[in-house]
Amino acid sequence: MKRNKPKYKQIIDAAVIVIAENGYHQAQVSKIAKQAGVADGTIYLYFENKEDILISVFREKMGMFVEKIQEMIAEKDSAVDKLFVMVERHFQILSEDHHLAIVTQLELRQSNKELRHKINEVLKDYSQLIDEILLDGKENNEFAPDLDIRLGRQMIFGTMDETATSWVMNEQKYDLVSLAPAVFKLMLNGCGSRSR
Amino acid sequence: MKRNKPKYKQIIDAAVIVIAENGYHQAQVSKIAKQAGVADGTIYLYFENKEDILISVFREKMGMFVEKIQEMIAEKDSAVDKLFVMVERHFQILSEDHHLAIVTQLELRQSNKELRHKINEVLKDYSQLIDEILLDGKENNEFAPDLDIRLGRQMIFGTMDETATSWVMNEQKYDLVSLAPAVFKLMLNGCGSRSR
Amino acid sequence: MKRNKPKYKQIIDAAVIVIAENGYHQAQVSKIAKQAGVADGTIYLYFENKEDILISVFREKMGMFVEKIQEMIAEKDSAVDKLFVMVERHFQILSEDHHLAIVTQLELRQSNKELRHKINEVLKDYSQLIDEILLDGKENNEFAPDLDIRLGRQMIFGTMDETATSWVMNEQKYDLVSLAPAVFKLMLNGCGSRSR
Amino acid sequence: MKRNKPKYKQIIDAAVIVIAENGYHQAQVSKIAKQAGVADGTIYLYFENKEDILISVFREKMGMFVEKIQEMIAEKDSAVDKLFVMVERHFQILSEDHHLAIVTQLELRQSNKELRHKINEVLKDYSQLIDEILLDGKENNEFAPDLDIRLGRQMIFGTMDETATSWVMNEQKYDLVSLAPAVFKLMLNGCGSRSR
DNA sequence: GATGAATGAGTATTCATTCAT
DNA sequence: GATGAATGAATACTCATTCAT
Repeated sequence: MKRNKPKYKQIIDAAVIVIAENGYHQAQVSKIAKQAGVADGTIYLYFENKEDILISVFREKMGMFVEKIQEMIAEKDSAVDKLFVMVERHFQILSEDHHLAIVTQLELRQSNKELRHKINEVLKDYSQLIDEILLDGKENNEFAPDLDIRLGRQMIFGTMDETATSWVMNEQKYDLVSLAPAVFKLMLNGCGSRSR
Repeated sequence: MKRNKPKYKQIIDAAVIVIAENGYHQAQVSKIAKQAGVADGTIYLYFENKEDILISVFREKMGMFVEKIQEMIAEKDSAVDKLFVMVERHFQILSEDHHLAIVTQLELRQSNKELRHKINEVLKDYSQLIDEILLDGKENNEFAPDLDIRLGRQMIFGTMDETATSWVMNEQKYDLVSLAPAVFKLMLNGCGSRSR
Repeated sequence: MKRNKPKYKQIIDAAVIVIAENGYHQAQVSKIAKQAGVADGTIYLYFENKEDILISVFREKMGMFVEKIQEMIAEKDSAVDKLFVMVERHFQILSEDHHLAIVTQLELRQSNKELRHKINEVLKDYSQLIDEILLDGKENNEFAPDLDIRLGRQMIFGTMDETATSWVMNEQKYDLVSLAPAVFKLMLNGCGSRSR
Repeated sequence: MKRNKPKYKQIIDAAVIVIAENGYHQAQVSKIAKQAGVADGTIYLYFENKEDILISVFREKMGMFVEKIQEMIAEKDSAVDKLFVMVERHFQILSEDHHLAIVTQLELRQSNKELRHKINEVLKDYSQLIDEILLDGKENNEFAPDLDIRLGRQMIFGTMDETATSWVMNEQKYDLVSLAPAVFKLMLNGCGSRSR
């Protein structure tokens, strides 16, 4: 299995650095190879083509993302606690790897539709995680009984994503993790109490 | 002023069609020129370069966006009503122009960081609109007194954007406008009532 | 019609020179462009791709070949005279353009099967010319009544081709045209008179 | 001597199969190694480089060619009989090995000038064989006394070669061997009796 | 103002060959 | 002898932009 060989991960990590530092469109294969300390041709022993490198970056890193968050969540009992942990971990992981934050929030979005569809496949695991929390919360009466799961997930994901992207576009000038409680509160209670 | 000449708008509209139908990376200047019924060189009498076309597409269309929404909002008194109208109009405008929806939600996101920063400039008008509603609502005690304006705006924008993008990626199969009330409710009340 | 524009012929002629002087596999598009005095991109305004250049070289030059020979033949009455003129002209045209001789006899043969099939299409005109002479000669009792047209054509073409190729591979050291009468005699009478 | 070791012949035979089935330009060393059941590197224990494989293919196979024909010819007394046997055997050997026919008539011709010169070296043995028959025939008054040996050889070889190549390009649809008598007759008597 | 022919910089990928094991 | 992972040079083609007419 190629994915377990050291050079596979070496190239993935090199790709994250090169994309973060040069931008998506200036991340030539030869630059990635140089950063990884291998020959250009070696790349193609581990990846089909350039797109395969990019989708693999996303798969590996986002996989780790979901995995880490799943572990943390498992320890919590209530859906509300799980949701908070998710937001906090999400922000924390991005905060801990500035390169990764740039790559996932800005650079990989420049990929074409085809690649974006593949990225969406990877994101489905994350979506499921959110959906499970929401379902859980509805059953426990932690969340509103008429909560639309899909819309709820889009609100949660959209809010986290927009918050993270703004933070990256502002050059990560402020502390993202410390925003977690307020963001969480918005997800739980919205802007105000008056309903329609 | 070039922006008022007929060929200017002609080229903008051609760009929207070409990008929607061919995708961002297959939207060559020559294709846009052909669609607009002008020669390649003519494009450069009205636009600095290709990026200028794209940013102009966004500016013109999003300008119209903000303008229309502003008009509708002005008629409403409460911040809550304004917010609802905003969400509904946002979804309605995208629903009414499928090409525009594809271009703004999917294709223009593939642009590079520099162009995205310029797009963000254009979006500032929209951000201000949201901020005004939120400030208004805080003063009127319609929204929570400790509401963080920036985060609130990111929640609102992120939720609308994610909802709209999902709809486009699902090939606009369902009715987006009818989701407005539920999305609005999420913004106002979140997923549930239990606070931390 | 692009084939009538001056740059079209300019590029064709440049290709012949570059291929003859550098060999088929060292005839890069950029070299042909430089030789033709145009930019690399200009090539693609007149030709689909590299293969299109090569097939066009063959089509244009071989077309001229067949045309010239047809003119000369038309003036002759007997099939035997026509055959002699054909051999002589064939050798003469190659002798007059050393570059062309190298390209058609050696370099273009290195092309892949697909291109070679297209080249064969071009050669069909030449085959027809030979077939007409042979049919003519059979009817006039100039040639053997049991002559197989296809085999006769292959003998004539194979002999001319092998003779010309040998001459090119020997660096055109001797006079090809002066071999025409002897080659012609071989075609007409073979090696000797004793039949089986 | 490496040529006598089993893997040497194993690789040669693998090369013929791979070239015939994939074409000259798709016959990578790694494919030949796989077909031969050895590692890529092993190839280089038996051959200098890829060109050496190809020239060896030609040398081995064409050597067998000349050898077989020489044996058959030795049994005949007259030059005319020898010539006929040569044509018939030539066609028969190609007919019996379709892969070899494709490789020698089509694929190996795509090699570059340098390799073709080396192939010509190999063909010299064949040329000598033909020359001996022709000289023999002139001395015995079987052939015309003014027969030019070189041209005669080119006519004979060119005719056989063109006939064989046409047969291969027509996907070996008809029986090549049965053409031998008519081809032979053309070599001996040409198209007709009228001389110049 | 309008045209469109011409420009030329920039890059993913293949595959013969090597050499440490 | 045998292996096969690693190497790295080499090249066709696109398309935003210009400028002579």
